[in-house]
Amino acid sequence: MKYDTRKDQIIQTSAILFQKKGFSAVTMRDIAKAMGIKAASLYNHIKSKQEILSEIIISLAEQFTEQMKIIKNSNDSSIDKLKQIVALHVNITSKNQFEMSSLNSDWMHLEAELEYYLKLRKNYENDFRSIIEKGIQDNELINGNPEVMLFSMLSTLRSLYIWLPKKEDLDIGKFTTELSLVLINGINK
Amino acid sequence: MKYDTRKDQIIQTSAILFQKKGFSAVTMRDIAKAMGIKAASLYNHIKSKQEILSEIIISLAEQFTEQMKIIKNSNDSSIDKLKQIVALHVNITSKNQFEMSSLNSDWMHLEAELEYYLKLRKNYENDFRSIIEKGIQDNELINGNPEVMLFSMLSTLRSLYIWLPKKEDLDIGKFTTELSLVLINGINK
DNA sequence: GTCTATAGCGCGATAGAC
DNA sequence: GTCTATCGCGCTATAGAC
Repeated sequence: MKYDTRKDQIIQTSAILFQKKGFSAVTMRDIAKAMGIKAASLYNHIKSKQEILSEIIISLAEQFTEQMKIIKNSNDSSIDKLKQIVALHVNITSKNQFEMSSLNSDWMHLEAELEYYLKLRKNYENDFRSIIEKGIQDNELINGNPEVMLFSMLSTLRSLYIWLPKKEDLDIGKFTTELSLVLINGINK
Repeated sequence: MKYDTRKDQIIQTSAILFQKKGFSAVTMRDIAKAMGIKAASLYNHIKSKQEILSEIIISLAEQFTEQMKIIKNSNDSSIDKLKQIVALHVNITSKNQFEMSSLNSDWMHLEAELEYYLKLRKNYENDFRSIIEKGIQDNELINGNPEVMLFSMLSTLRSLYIWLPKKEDLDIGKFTTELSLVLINGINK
């Protein structure tokens, strides 16, 4: 069996469909059809369409939060911490390609967990910003606008799910190094 | 009057709602309510919900295509061309904040114009890639992976619509310069 | 050009047989 | 655990009065 549980299969199948059309445009009948069963049968394993979305998003958001905490509390240089953040995004994205689309594009359709998600995201961005600001203070980074630096890095990292799947047989380690180089040192000779 | 035509008002009102919840989750009743009329009245000005989406997306995609053509055909250095692409994105995004969300997130809901949109996007990316490759050849850019460079820059530029609105009283010119600096020269001291 | 009314359909979810 | 049948509702879009 490819999946641990039927619920697991529902979530992973849904994630694939959500990436293609977005949460709102995917129906329970679509999900069921992709699994070869009827829509009513889904409700023996999940209690609502909302629950599927929550499971996808909250699980990922918590993984990012947890790993960021470790990076933040290490004694590495700011540059090294930024490289670890790049690696974190590449790793989670390569293992959760479809789910990352919901995290980025469907979070506004959360209901009960919306506030919790927004809190996790805010904390993540604040930690990221602190690392950049410390890097500027310590003269590791240029004395530029930290908001622009944060925006630029985070936008690229959040878009990874769109690009990673296009590179078949990708060497994850090599890609991480190349991306860190471009994001940190730029492209100018 | 704030809008040239009623149709114009429908399109701009829709764009605001589409950014908040996505095309599929916005109903004709939502759009009408935001304008203070009934849903049925919308159909005197547009022929379908689809038409609203097409008007938003195709118009923007054609603006990018047209401007890229001018940049591509100029005699400037590759670095200067890249700076002009950054300025192009900042300019169009600052003038079409809400519409940019549909261009980035709702294009898959296009029907008749989907192929045309995909063609325009493909051409745009190819032109962008060519400028980067020429920059590497001419020794203006580092001898890195052009796909990674393209991915990094384009991801950031495509996400501008999320970040620009957060900066009230933004000096567009200054922001463009700062962003070009970060994207081209990196953040490393 | 906007309205009321409604056609026709698809949605999420439930009931209950097997 | 899956099925058939169906409820109640909201959707896009149209008809036709004013």
